[in-house]
Amino acid sequence: MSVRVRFAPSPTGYLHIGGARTALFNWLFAQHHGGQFILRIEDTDQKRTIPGAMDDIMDSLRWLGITWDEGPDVGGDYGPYIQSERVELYQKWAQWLLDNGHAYKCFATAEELDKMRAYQKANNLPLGYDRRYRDTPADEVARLEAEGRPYVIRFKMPLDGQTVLPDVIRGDITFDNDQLNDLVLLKADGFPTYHLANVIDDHFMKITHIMRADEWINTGPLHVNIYNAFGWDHPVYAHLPVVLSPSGKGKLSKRDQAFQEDGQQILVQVKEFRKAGFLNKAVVNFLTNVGWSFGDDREQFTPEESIPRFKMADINPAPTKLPYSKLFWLNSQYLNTMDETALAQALRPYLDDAGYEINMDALITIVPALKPRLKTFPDALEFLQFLDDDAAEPLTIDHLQHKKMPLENAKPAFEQTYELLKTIEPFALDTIQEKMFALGEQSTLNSKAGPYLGTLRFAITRQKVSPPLFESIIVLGRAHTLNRLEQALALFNETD
RNA sequence: GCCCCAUUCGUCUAGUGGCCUAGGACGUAGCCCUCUCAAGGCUAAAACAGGGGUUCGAGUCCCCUAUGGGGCACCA
Repeated sequence: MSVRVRFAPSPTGYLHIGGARTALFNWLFAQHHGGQFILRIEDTDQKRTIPGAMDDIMDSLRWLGITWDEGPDVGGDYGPYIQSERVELYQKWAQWLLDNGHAYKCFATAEELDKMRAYQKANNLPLGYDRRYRDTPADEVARLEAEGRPYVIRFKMPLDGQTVLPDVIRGDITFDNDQLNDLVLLKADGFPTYHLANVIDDHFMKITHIMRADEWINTGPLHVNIYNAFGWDHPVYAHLPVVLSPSGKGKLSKRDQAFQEDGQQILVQVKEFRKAGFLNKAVVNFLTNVGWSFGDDREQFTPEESIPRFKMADINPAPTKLPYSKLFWLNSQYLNTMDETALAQALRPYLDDAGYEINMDALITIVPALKPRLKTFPDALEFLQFLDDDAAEPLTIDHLQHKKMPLENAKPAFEQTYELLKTIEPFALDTIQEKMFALGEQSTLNSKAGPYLGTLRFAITRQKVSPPLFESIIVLGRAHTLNRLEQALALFNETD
């Protein structure tokens, strides 16, 4: 039998990084076995569904390269793949459970249940539905129904014994049935809860393995019992460790929008990672390393490389914080493998937004210098700040000399450099570099170009931190470079 | 309160009873390189939560405690 897995998000928010990890692991597992990966939308909570969430989920998955074989947009043999379009099916099977004594109608109102819970809390009693309608006689049920009282359908959990939830990652998990309660299967509005819809869909969609977040462990016994009631085999379960918030306590929530101690922003939604300038393959690599490891002490790899190695049982069961600093590192590694043109094109939109006008040739010239300095695309902006005259740091005579290039050497060096850059043809990286190095070696006491290049770099870029001198000159252009040099020459003259 | 899950350097992890003097990576620090900042190279500090067992031998198995997390919804 071929492996079939699913990712089943509810469209109550945009795709979350934790959800993406779950999707990714399912996808890797499916690829490993040459099976199918199904996308199913669980929109049974009408109130919480957000317009646009489903599109965002699909866009984000596609961006990550997680493709599905069956789903709402591509169809498949077991559709529809949106639960709100399958309501009749759930109702039919809820009725079957009712008819076969595995479920019952509960007429308790929301207020009534709130009161019950408040009482339980106040008296330190076990929390949860007290089964007040489980044994209501049939004629009484009929009477309440005839009155038009709204009701839900609840599952009749076994009252004693144990239920075992086998989990590939953690081994068998055993629950005492007297700890479990009768959860709702079908809500008063006729929509199913997760528990019912999930079991029915997984069964009819022939899902073989379920990999889901570990917050589902506690409802696992319910699901096992529902499968038993139907007389169906349940899929193989694997509960993935939760993703914790890096700063505070608790799990990383969709709303987490803070900064962690070191000042790095906590990105949560996939689209935020995208917008912040991360490469999809870096994000995928990063996520694959959280809760699973490649082995052989390797951190960097592609899905093609991890798929043959990906085994469900190797997943680490411990909860985890996302190591964001590794994402920055990985991103810079991947950035470094991009060719000049591709990187220049990727940078373009960020530069346009910031109002930097740089022609493509100049940009391609400086890209190799930028490359090792970037962790993400937007980092380029701070290295190109030298283009902006308003950002120029104040220039003093001290900036123009060096102990290996005192004033009497510096002044002629600057003057010659000015003449050189004014007349050099072509105004290109290699020619400028060659001439300036030669000039630099003649101008210093130690015959090394270093001191000369350093002082010029500051005089021309007017930034303590900038890209290397020659690339900066090219991007700045001849006129602008000469203009900056004139300011330096003026300082020399004032000092005379 | 009850139930369930987890616990190796700051963080992500390797480790499935002897190969562990606990390995790698990020981050941090230092050095080298160097026109600044990076990148790159080298080096360093840094962990088996605690206590009991089992065993010739325990990071690895069992129990207890502690801590963290999850659940106890007509949310998923």
